[in-house]
Amino acid sequence: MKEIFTGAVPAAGTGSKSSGSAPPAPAALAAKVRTLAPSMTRSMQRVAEAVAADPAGCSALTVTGLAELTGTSEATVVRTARLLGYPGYRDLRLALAGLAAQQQSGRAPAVTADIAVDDPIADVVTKLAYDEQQTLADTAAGLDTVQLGAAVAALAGARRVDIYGVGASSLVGMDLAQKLLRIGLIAHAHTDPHLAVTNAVQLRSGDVAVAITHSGSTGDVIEPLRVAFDRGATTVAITGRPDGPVSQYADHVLTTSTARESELRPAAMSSRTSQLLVVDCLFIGVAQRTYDTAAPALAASYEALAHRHTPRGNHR
Amino acid sequence: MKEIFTGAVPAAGTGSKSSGSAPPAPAALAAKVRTLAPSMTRSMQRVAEAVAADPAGCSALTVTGLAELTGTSEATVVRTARLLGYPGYRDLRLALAGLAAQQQSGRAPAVTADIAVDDPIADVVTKLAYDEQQTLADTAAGLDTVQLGAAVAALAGARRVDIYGVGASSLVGMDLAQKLLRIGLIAHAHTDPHLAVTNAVQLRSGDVAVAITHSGSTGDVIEPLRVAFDRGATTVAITGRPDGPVSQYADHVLTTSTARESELRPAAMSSRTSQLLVVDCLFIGVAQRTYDTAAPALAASYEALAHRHTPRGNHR
DNA sequence: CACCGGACCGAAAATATCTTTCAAGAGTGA
DNA sequence: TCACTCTTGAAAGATATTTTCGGTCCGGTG
Repeated sequence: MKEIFTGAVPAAGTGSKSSGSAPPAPAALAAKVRTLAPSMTRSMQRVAEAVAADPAGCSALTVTGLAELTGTSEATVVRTARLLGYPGYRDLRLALAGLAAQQQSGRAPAVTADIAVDDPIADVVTKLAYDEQQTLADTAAGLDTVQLGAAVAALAGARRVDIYGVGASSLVGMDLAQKLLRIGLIAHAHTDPHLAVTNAVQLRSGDVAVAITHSGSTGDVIEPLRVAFDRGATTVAITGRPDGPVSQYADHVLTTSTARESELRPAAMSSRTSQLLVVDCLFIGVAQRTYDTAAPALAASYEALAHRHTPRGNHR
Repeated sequence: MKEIFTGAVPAAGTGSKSSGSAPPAPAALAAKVRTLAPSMTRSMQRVAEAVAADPAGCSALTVTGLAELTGTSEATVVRTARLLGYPGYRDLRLALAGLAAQQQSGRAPAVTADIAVDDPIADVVTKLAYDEQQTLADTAAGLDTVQLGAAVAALAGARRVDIYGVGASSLVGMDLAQKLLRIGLIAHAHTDPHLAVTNAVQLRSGDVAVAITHSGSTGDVIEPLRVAFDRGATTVAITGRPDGPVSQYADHVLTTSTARESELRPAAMSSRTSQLLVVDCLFIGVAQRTYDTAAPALAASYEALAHRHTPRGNHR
């Protein structure tokens, strides 16, 4: 931690660098809480919830105070702080103070009402759009750019890319495959678990396997990834549960945000939004790295598609 | 009864700020330093100066660290903190962190630049997330809720739903089909233009056909929609070009936003985001209308999926 | 010129706070 | 039901902060 502050640093992005492992989070704390909440124990969730609900209030409390407030122990508070990416409670508290100050000076972000059965359609649109925006922000804030960079590097140099995803995630997998194909990579999205395993056996070093699972514990997706991993391929996991079983066989883990779900808004919806953002980032990253071949390929595919539009008898 | 004015007084007690002369400073710390500087001793001035010059850096230091940095002692640092109006160094440090966060957030909200080939990966994430958020906002703002409501009503009462989409839009179509199936509707997404037309012939009044095309002029999608339209089915178009040919055969047109595209960010990316939001709105709308059957169906599908996950991992 | 008094300062003790360890308890799967 | 792992809080152990206390440096004074 010998960060030198030269005073006039020209705004590095939105300030948030890769969180997750190395540096503590700046202000994307609420996002981190939401993302990590599922992998927390009950007591830790209570602490995280209190912290997310009232950063200002909590920043005024000592470890003991917060422990009492949440009805837990100091140890649990410290554990939670660690999980959130800080070295200890002291640093969490500091971040909390920062967050509180930001909120104070900033605006009121609260529109967090759930969608109800009797909401008029206009409200549904508003809330849904807001939720998805929130999901995007959370995902971007929680994405580990180091892992992302590594995954991009692997993909860019891959001889062949296999993608596994079932259920809602299968669409995301297909999206990724489509995109990669467009810039000249050899990519294939598998939705059939058996065929996926069958194909995974063919992989070897220099190939890349990508598993997409929100829960992080979808057996049908883990199995082919494990095979690919064993075969020496570089493996990537896109999951909302970085602590889940899938990570066991993943060289690089990309975390998607886990938004709260409600009865009418299944988790699948926000997980898809989150996953797609990650996929887009991968795509752009690879396109950057292989620009010389990607750019012409993109242009060519655009050109080819033009013929499919409007020339038919249909007027206009 | 105008004599007594008991009500308005904000009961004493709770609001006590203690702190002899000044409550803790919010953000006007630099000013406070300058004001109080003359009344400080040399050592204290050094501390105050360091604090004012680099709040962020100092907030990362312990009392000992700051003492060393300024070439003074812990006691002096504490004394300075007191003079600045805080109970002790701990609180000064907290305020410092808040100040730093404020300064940080104050700068560079603009992310309007396009993604460039040499952008670092962290910037890509930020820009992409921002762009997609923008797309969502645009879509939500531009969506005609009347049309949406009509489309929802049609879907909710449909005997059968056929969905047409090719290319990137095919994934959106599949997403919609998946969702509708989950709540008990009979929906099918067609990606093969020939089969789509073949099936469209079967449609009749009471059925719904949905065409998804960003350009609004994709022949392969328009053709089946036209057939469905002629057969008397209710037709819905999800398109970025409401003035395009596809609208001719659509009873209800849902407009997606047309974001600017750049070389590295094909239009397909934002159109997909936009389309998915519309699809989600449709889904929620239908789920609301058919709540009695949709809710149990959603719960049941969730239940059924739980078995596909490996039992490992911690419980919630 | 030596002495005195007061303000200023820092080393170290005293205290508060944070962190780690460890064993008991709760929940789970066989 | 039993064995097992994961979770949890109490208390010991480490750090950080605050207080105490004595030394030093002036400026004034006899």
